[in-house]
Amino acid sequence: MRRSQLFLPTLKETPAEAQIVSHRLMMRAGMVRQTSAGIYAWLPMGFRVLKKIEQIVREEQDRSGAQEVLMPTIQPADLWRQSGRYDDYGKEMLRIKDRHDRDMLFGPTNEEMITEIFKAYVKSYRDLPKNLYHIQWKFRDEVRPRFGVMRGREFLMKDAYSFDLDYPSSRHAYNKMFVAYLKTFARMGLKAIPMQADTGPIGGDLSHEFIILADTGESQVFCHKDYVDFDVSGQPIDFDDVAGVQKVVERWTSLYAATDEKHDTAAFEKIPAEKRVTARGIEVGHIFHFGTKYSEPLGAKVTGPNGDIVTVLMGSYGIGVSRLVGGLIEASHDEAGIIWPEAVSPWGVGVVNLKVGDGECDKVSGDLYAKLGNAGREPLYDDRDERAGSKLADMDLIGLPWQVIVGPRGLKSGVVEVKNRRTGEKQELSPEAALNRLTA
RNA sequence: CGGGGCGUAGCUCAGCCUGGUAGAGCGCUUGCUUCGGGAGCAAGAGGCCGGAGGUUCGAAUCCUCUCGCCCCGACCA
Repeated sequence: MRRSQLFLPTLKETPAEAQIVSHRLMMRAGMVRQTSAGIYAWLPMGFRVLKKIEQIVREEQDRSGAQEVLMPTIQPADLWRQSGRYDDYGKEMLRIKDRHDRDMLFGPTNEEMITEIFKAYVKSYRDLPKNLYHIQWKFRDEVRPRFGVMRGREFLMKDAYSFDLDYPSSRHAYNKMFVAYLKTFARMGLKAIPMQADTGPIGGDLSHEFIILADTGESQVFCHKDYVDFDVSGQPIDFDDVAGVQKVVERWTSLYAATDEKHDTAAFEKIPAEKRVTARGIEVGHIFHFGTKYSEPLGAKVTGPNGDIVTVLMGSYGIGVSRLVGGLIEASHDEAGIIWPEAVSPWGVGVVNLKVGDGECDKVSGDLYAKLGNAGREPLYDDRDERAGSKLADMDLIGLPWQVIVGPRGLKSGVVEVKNRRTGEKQELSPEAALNRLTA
């Protein structure tokens, strides 16, 4: 993409309403535009990041055996009357009426709907287990939206729903999601720690929140320091290996980790003082096992192996996709701007032509841009006729992991500069060597 | 939903107390100079001062009502 063509309205000054760093940087980098309190339009750069995150989530869900569907944003109220949540959910649920005066709502979640779909088709234990997910916009009419996209009213969420015949199988479904989440967040370059959590209005007997540590996190969290060094990224996992998956879960639940609501001071103090971590955290995922809470009232039953009728056991598993955009920035930025982890960066490499109009600069920049593109590096080429300083500052602000800086001074001695955004480290290389460095 | 604050140019804000025909910086347009970390000079464009009532000869400014947004708290993916 050529910067001169791109709709990327960056700002030198920070809009007044943005308080926390991720919100400020998202506004300055021209990623989103607020249209009402807690509701945002996604501009090209923001949208690209959102899609990258969404795709990682999708791939890891698929890998764990879940299947993607797409349910509507608007739901009929009757469905929610059956589960009893139409009245329970309160004012957070946006209620609307259609032209026939029928009660509808903008879905805050989809347990009722997925259960209704499931029960319409699945009648036999032979069709179990199943895990269905979708990635869809939700609406919760928060009293006080804040922190930009991290706590909006409209938000993009991945929610998965598992259906099983008995507890061991249902527990395995929960464990699979647990492990898939660890891998999902690790791929994005995030350290997400599973913590015991409150089940809230969703209900259930087993639940973990996946929390990333960041100074501006919404809630106080407490955990054992060793979690910070745990790693899942390396080895592949066989999701059909029940014991193996269980082992990973056990490892990640062996030490103390809890959010404020579930915090047990006595247990925490048993940890050696130097291993206690008290920090702020951002919830980016939440998994629940809730048994028959929805399958019972909505009548999701199958015929078991002995001919008996069994109410299926369910779990639900959420990831805040749009929230992650803010969360990633909270976890990775500096004074100059955003620092995207490679996997979610809107473009892979920024090519900065410091002197547009100079024959040699134009030629080398254009050539690097074309070759990086052919190599699948998704380059962003700043070919605007702007001052060098403003282009460099802009490139730092939008945070692409790599920059190639092409200027007349370097070209005199046949070199361009390759800069790592995170470390700030710069290397002077010939254009060919730079290309190799960035496509290796 | 309680408490507080703010709505003036695309953005950051001044002007309001003490009413008198709308300001600055950044950004934008044009020209010249500059050109490796958010340039300089010059000339421009751009605002029913959130909206509605009221007071007044006259309202961005005073009064009333409304709408929107932000912050703290309670609540939440």
